[in-house]
Amino acid sequence: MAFGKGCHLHLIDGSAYIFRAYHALPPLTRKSDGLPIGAVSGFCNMLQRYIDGNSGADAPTHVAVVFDKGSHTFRNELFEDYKANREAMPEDLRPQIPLTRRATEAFNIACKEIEGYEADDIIATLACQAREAGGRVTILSSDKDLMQLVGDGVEMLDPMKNRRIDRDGVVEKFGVPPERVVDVQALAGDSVDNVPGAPGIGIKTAALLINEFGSLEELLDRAEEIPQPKRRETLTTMRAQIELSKKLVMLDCETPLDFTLDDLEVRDPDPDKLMPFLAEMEFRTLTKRVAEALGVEPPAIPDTTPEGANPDDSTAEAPPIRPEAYETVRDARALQDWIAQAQDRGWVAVDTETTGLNEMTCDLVGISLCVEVGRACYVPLTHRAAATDDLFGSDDLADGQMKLDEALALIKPLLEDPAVMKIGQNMKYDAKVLARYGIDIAPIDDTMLMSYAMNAGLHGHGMDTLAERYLSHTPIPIKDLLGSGKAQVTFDRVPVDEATRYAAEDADITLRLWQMFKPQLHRTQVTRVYEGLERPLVPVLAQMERAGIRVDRDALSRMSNAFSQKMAGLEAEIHELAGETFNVGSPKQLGEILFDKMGIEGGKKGKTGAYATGADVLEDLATEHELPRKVLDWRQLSKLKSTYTDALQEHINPDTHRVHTSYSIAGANTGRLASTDPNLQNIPVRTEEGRRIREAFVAEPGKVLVSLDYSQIELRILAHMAGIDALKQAFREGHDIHALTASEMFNVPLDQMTPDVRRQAKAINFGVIYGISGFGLARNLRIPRAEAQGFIDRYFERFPGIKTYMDDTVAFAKEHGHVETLFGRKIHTPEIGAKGPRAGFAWRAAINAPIQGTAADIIRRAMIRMPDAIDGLPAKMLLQVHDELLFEVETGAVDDLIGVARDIMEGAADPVVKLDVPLVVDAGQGANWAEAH
DNA sequence: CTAGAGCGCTCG
DNA sequence: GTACGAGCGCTCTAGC
Repeated sequence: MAFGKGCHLHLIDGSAYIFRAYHALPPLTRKSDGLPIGAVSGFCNMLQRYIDGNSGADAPTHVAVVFDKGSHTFRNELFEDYKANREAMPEDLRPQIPLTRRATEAFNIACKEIEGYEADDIIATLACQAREAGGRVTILSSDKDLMQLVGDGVEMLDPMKNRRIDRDGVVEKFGVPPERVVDVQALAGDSVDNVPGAPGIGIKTAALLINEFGSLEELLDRAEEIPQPKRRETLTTMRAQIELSKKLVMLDCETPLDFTLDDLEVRDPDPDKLMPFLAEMEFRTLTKRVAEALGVEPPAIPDTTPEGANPDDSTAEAPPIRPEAYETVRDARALQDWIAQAQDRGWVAVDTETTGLNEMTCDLVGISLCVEVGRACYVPLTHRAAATDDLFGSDDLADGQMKLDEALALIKPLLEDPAVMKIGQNMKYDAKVLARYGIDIAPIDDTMLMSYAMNAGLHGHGMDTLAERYLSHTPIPIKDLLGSGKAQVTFDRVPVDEATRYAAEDADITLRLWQMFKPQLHRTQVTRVYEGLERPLVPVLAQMERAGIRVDRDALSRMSNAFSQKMAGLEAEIHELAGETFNVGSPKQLGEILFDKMGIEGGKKGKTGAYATGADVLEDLATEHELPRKVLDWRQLSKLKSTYTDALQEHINPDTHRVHTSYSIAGANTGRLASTDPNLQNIPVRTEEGRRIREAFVAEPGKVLVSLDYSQIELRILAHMAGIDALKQAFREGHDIHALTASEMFNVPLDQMTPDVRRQAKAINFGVIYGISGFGLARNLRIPRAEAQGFIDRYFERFPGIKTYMDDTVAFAKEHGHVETLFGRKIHTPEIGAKGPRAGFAWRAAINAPIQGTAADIIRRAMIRMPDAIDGLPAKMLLQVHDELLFEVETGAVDDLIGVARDIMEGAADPVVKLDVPLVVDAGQGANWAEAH
């Protein structure tokens, strides 16, 4: 049948299907020879389901599966960096690509690709042709780039969510009709495809502008009319870039095709082609199912594995997420039933709901459980009754909830059952809350940490990000339940029905992510990192955070007052010098005073048009003028007061009288921890004034604080990793490494070393760890750039292994898309192929990451072993500051603690990595942190 | 009033 | 246009 009126064309985005299948499935291999076939299996299942689901009245008359071909397209001619951010195709996916083409042919569906064109362009061209011929088109894809084609008989169908997208759907997504989608995309850009767009303008703003002006061209022509100065400037100065972006996002409806619509007519599957292919792939279940559907005898597939226990192509698609289907558990019988199911299976996803984000002060409101994808429940415990009048909520508990004690008594054995894996997202939070209710949750798995182990550096690991990315699902936003700002309520004020949908959905999503991630851990070879460096840290950190550290509130308060007085004095002097009053805390106002009013030369404006007034700038000006020095002094006091003496007091827990930080395990890309609420990893130490803050961190009476820190750990790791014999030997012999470097570089004998020469060498040593550049070193040492470059050249000459290490590391990152620590932690470097200034950033980050990351791994290992090691001692581990561990210990046990903890720390690399340099740990003790450090 | 960007400063 | 990795308080702006 020739294509024309009454015909219905289906266009399937094959490349998207493949990636979807690959990421959704465990790394299946063909039993007979180990060929990876996970993606092919998923792809075939999708095709089979597609055929099954499209036999009714609205069946297509024509269909094609369309693929990308070649990585270089006409868009790269327009813009070299188009899609430059894309990660390389995984090794085990590459061989599956041609197999998916064969699969499509085997199903007797037209399979189309054109060298140098993206699937989207072929789809666009076919859709245009079909529309002109008077037919209807359905595009099966969830790619938003294709939305520009919608309208006039062209629809999209998101096969994952089974959702149709018509004109209205496009307006909902982009805020503009399909024909204006390219305009919005041109402005908003696309970080995934590396389309630049207009900086600072997202989809929302873009849609606003386009709707106001009618079209992109009109907008650019009349950009002067935009009231917001920043936007106006962006649109005027970035015009070329925006126009280029439009060319990049606009799909090409003129792709030269070597076939016609008529060639795409739907054909029945040919058993003689299809059955042999499925059998060759060794898809047992699918072969049987297809044979049944076609009414033929399934071919025999030899079973080459004796156990036959591995799943083959059992790739049942997960049921959709349906929050209305979750159950609210209101009595013991129902709860016992869920507990029994969890025990039968041996695992359960758990999530706790509380009245706040602070695990030390919030109250438990409810618990959700999920035992099977799509089947989850919520156990409300302390929800409040609905408000009785307009103003106040009731403090009474709502009806229809189990008693807290009763529910906890039932659920505690499950959460502590060593035979049942408890699965959560950010389990440290739940573990800390539950610990306050006497429940020691174990064993655990954590989807956030799985994601972090596999994909650090690639994307975020919060649940919303993961659900979006791996399940194509947007979870119910918490704001929908709690509101925001002043009107925000706590979770116990949320009606139980709503709470059930939200809370149980979280558990359901967590379970889905876990099932997806578990096999991927092996595939990406980070199981040892996850099981050895991430997961075991959860209970250790939970314990440290719950312990907290005592802080002397009165001391902070006194300091705060003293700082206030000094600041007031300085402020008056500053205003006097300036000849007017202004806000000293405003860099903008300060810049105008210095460079406009007072007319000081050399003011440099940054990208926002404001003068730079950072400490380095003011430091330079201070030699000529009086005011900058006073501002510097004022800023130091301001910082100490606001961030430390004042904010810290707010963090003292009223019950424990201690400060409890929270460590994020998946915060820093390199494997370092990050401390928040408050950050106790940046308490001042470098200046005398600042150290007084540290004096306020004290031990309980009868106890002392003990600090142990690694000496020069990153330089030692660099010496080992880069294999620098001279440095390794110096560390083995306990020499002053900076002095030795200086001696080597400047030919100064060690006994004639001056502090200044040593200081320069020290800066170079640090620079190397950070991925040195002439510019950076010059700025740090305040010397001319050429001189700094001379130092670097000499350094590389003297230690050629360093240069080799740096080059090799960058090359590794370019080849693999990530770098690794000595313990196998992967840190992804998606920007490594970037061009322009971003390249420098990416290179330096790649050079630094293995060093910083290995140091982070080492102290993690020490921390994980520490609780058992100090078990018999009256000591607690309180804080970690990257290379330092702080303990609180009874006075009589200090020496024992130092002995034990030092052994653990110095031996923390063993036995996995044999370092060529010793790890050395320095120890100190005192009544407060300043003394101990 | 609130959210977010940018600046500046603290630490390892 | 630049040293690597973090968090947080303040000011300022845009938008509800």
